[in-house]
Amino acid sequence: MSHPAPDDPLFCPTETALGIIGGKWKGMILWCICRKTMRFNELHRTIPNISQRMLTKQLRELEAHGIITREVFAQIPPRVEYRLSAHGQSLKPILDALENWSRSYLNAVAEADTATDDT
Amino acid sequence: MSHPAPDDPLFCPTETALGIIGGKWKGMILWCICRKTMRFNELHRTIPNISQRMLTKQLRELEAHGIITREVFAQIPPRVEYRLSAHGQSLKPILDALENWSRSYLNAVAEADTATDDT
DNA sequence: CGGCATCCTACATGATACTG
DNA sequence: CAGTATCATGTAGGATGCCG
Repeated sequence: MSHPAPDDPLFCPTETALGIIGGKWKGMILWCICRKTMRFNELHRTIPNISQRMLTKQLRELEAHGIITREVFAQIPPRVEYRLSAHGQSLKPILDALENWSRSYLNAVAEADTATDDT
Repeated sequence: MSHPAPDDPLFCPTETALGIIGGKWKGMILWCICRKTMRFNELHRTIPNISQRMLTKQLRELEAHGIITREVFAQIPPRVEYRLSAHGQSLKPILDALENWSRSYLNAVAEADTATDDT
């Protein structure tokens, strides 16, 4: 296996989590999926600027980390649904916290901008 | 200004936070700084594989986002101290949550590895 | 000590075309 | 519909050298 060693004095657990949820599109994908089960094209439409390639890649990474599950329905046309796994559910509080923090951060920045806006 | 528009229907606040703390070394840097004020070389020594260039760059980004403060002492030899800003302090609960989540995640993975270890 | 400027490479990402 | 394969490219990041 190739997981970090928790007994390493320099081991930083924060890195582990950020490595899993910190990909370029992961925040957006999780933000979608943690609200409702979604199909591939549904995600593709909801996240306009993502390429099929990147969407696939990031979904596979999240799946490999056990954060989301991928359910394939053997039918024509094909249907694949993505949802948060049990372990992924444990991320929800963190995702919510990130969202709340961002909002207050953006508010603070907006106020700072207004304060220095000397037009 | 160039901040995201919170009124955009596709605006995802999670991205904002991850964009700020999600850099390659940011987790590690914040993990260090949120514990104690640190000097540049102290960080450089604590995070062995980071280059000076990257450390500087990431510190400047965190500073630009108002997460950390940079205090320069005009003396020979120079002395520069980095610490969490007031706004950065509000990140601590999130950093702690990320850390706790990582630990339980790694535990779960370790157990899964043991369970499938058929040697 | 705490940087910055330059150069260079590797990987992440994007665009496009094709498929079961 | 939900991908894969291939090619092109931008940028993040590393190595090195110089400076106040």
